[in-house]
Amino acid sequence: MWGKVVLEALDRHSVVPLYYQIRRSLLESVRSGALKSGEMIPSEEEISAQLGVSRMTARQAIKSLCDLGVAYSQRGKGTFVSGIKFEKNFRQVLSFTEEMRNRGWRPRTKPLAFTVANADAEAAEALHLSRNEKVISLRRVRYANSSPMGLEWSRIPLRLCPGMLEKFDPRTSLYQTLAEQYGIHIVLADETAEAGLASAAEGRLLEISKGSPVFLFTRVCYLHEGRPAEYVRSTYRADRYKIVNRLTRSKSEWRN
Amino acid sequence: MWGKVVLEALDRHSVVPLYYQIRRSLLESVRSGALKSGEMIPSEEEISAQLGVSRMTARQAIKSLCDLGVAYSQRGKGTFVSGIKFEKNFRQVLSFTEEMRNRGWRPRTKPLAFTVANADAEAAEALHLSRNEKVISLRRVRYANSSPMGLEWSRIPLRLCPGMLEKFDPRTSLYQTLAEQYGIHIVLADETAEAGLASAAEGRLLEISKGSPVFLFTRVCYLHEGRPAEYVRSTYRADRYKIVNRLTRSKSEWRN
DNA sequence: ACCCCAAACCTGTCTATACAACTAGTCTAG
DNA sequence: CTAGACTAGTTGTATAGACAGGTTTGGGGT
Repeated sequence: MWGKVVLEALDRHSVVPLYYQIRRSLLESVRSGALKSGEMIPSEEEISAQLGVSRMTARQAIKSLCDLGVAYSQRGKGTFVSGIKFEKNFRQVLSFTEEMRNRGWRPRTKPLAFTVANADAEAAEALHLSRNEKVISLRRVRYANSSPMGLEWSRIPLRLCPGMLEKFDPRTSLYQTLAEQYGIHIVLADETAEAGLASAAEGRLLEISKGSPVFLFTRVCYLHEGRPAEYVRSTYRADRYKIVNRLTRSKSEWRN
Repeated sequence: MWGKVVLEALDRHSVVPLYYQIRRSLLESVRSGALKSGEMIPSEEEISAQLGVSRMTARQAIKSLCDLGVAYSQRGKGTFVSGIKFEKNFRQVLSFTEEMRNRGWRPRTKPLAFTVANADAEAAEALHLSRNEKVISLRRVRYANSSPMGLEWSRIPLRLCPGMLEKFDPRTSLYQTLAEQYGIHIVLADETAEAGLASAAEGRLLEISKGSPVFLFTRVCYLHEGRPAEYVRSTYRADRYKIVNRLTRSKSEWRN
């Protein structure tokens, strides 16, 4: 009766929106292999008829698949499963803890210093603070499965998280504490990466020889309104770390 | 009569969709400073009344602004201009030529080798080719304002661009030729960056000493259906190059 | 002075419908 | 056999209206 794909029945009483249920069902079809790369997704009309929803609702589900990069639409032809596999969500701000867990490694942290201090020049500029404004300063060594990966130096305006010094255990996840204790949710970050050589002090902490290649990251994290919330400078072992990026070549410019 | 922002009148006979005209008008207000960071964009209802379009059309315009990252919506409150400045489109696949021109530098290229060859193991895997399939192999040194920036080694399946060896001048832009001569448009790339040290041979070509820090990039470029079209391995001077990234922390996971 | 509730306002979701524009294939007239 | 017209299928754009669910504000009662 229907085309190749049979969609899951909808739960009309659920709090989960219909378009989201449809999206989930389609994603499951892609994941399971029922819908393969390059194959056509059920058309808006077919989804609409099969599930008894309006075409606009079906359309919304399909649109969200395209936004994810899982599919692409061609006018007059249909919507097709993109050939690109998403092993993980690219270009996500992940805390070290989250990143290691995603890869199945056991994250560990050794705090070097955890204090309230005046903002240094770099941090003050990145966070739009005056020089005498207080920040939480946190220096840590990060380990994966007991071997050192990198050094991190975070600075967070004290104004955003009063009492942090007492409430936070510097061996645990910073982002989780910010979210749970202060309702601070980081949604965006600008990061620059440079390649450099380990200094003697860095080498000692990272258990590599001086002059070994390292990544130098500088990251500014923002809240949803664009307010800067964290400035991080970090040094990572190049033999244990690499940067993975997905780049798009968009036709949609946003000015003129 | 209306709120703070007066929108441009619509041209109902234009081929440009209404929602796109509205989007353009709102973007112009942001660009000109009429709408500042954190300020509220006219509500769907107001746009709808002011321009005489349906609410869904106004909504579509606002949605597209949010997709661009220029604004964010909050249920029950409104839609607000994001505080984040987009100096440039982040995370775009740019050719070396385009990238240098964007920064106001003069790109120059010295070809080292430009041949048809059997796919090497790395390229064959990345491009999903058999080992005996022919590829265009192109090695170049890239300069900005006469000083060397990096080495690139591109491989492209010959099947995609027959006659490339005769048609392409290896001192010019590869992507431009692919687009103009063959209608090949790269829309996506996966890139990994590692940090390493320059070998003696690399040092000679890049005019740095052996052991200097360098970036090692590996890039696979894809066409819109997900077919891989180019495999590039490149080495860039770390003192002249850094990676800039914008990361998001999305709440929309795409499996379960 | 304080608290609670209603009203106003906003975005999120959903329906039903219409027409435009594009694709791919079929049929027909020459 | 070919060029062109036609058709069925698909996405793109647009309208009008409805209700749900969240935020903010201000008024009224205690």
